[in-house]
Amino acid sequence: MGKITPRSTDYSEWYLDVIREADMADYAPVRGCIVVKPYGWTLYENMRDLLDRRFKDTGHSNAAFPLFIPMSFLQKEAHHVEGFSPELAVVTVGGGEQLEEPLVVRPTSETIIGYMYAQWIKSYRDLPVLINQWNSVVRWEKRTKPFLRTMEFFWQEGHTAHANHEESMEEVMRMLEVYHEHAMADCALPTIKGRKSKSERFAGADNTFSIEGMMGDKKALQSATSHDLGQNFAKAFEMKFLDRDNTEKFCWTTSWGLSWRLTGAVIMVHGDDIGLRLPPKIAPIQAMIVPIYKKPEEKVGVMAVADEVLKSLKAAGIRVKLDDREDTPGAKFYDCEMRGIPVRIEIGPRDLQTNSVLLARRDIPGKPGKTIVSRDGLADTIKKLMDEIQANLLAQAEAFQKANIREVNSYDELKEAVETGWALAPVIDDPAVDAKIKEETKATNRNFPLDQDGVERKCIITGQPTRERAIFARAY
RNA sequence: CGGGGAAUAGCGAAGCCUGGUAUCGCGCACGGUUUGGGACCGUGAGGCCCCGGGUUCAAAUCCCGGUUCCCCGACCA
Repeated sequence: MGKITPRSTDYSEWYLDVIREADMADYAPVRGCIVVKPYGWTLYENMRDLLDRRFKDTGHSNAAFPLFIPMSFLQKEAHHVEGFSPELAVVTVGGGEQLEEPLVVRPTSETIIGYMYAQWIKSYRDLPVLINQWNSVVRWEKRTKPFLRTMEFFWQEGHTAHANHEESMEEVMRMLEVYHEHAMADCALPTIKGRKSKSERFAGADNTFSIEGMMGDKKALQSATSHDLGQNFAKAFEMKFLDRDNTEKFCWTTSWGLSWRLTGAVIMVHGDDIGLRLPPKIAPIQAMIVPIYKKPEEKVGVMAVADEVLKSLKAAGIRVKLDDREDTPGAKFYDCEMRGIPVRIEIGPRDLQTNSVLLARRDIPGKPGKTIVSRDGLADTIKKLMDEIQANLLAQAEAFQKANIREVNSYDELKEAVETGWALAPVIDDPAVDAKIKEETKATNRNFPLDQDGVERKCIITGQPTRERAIFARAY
């Protein structure tokens, strides 16, 4: 077990150290690709399962579309091909022969799904189509970082088709809310819902919405997006239906995605100098039992109780493990902490006498986080404690985010604010404004939060009146 | 893709300038003593020194080319 770089010394080094030491992921022998190890994958799976549940609860079904997409499909939507061309991986040879038409490895699946939907949809009765797929996509990224930006990444992409714009917009906002709820309630990550500016829109969308999170170094991370695709892809792929009034109309479509980037956010937002800190709802191991004994005869008694506790907690639905390795307790404590296990259960000879165990919570280091509790009703005690930890991690992240967003009313104030955090600034939605600020401050327009006070202010760049403010921050 | 740094055992590093038996700490295996916050002693295993070429009697070390990683920038739902 090695040491990790303190967050304050070098945040980026710290992040990479934690990923290595907590056994989350490893580098693959391919540029920009990672191998997600079992511990990291289980975390991703837990997040995925909770989000998938939310998709099902809002009426969606999963399906699977191909990895390869004919090159010509990408070219059917002008903005889409323009946006994605520079980062496509293209297959030109198959089975030893030159392909007549190159195949691209999907960077996202709007096109091939649009093609299929066009064949499936005939009538307004076929709508809405509400399909999601869990898969991986490839984008030839120039600069990569584990989980945050990798050449191949795992995500989900939802694709829906509707009879009119009201319904498709409802879907766009519904899924934005689903992402926000998932980030907050499952992952303890506070995010800000908002509309992307014109210059930050998805290639091919009329409107893009995102949730933006603040990482531990105060940089922003676009954590999920939901797109109003208007009729752009419907027109490109002839996605038409016969409406009630017996006229043929183009569908209105949406797409929305969230990737394993959010796993990176969990690491970056909650982790500390000791290692990971995982919210109980998504932690691969929620509680670890560490047995403590001196003499062999003590070991027998302690292990018997530890096994009993293990079984009863498992039966109560807690993801619990027993660390029965022949190491000293101290080493096991550090291991639990590095891996971010929310609750540690210490059982030693002392506890046997009193029918108790010692609980140590990961979110409060050292003595203050330790309590001795009765073995009676232990599962309920731990569940309650996990709820507290979950809430505490969210509260800490929310406080941090709030403390580092500054409301500004001039360009000078913005310049200063983005040096140390986020700025909330009145601006008009103009690519030239975004570009100027980005060039001069390295901060980008993250989004126009949905939650606005409606007060009229002056755009800090153009001086024009505006009732909207946008978040500017340096971003991943 | 431009600029900078790096690659030596699973991890972290020394050695490279000045070519000559690959070294240290952690980890790992075995034995013993230990065990309520990273135990100790002993024994041992583990190396295409990133890859390919060149110079040389001899290359981890010098030269050329490439790959990957990290940082900064450009780019990036």
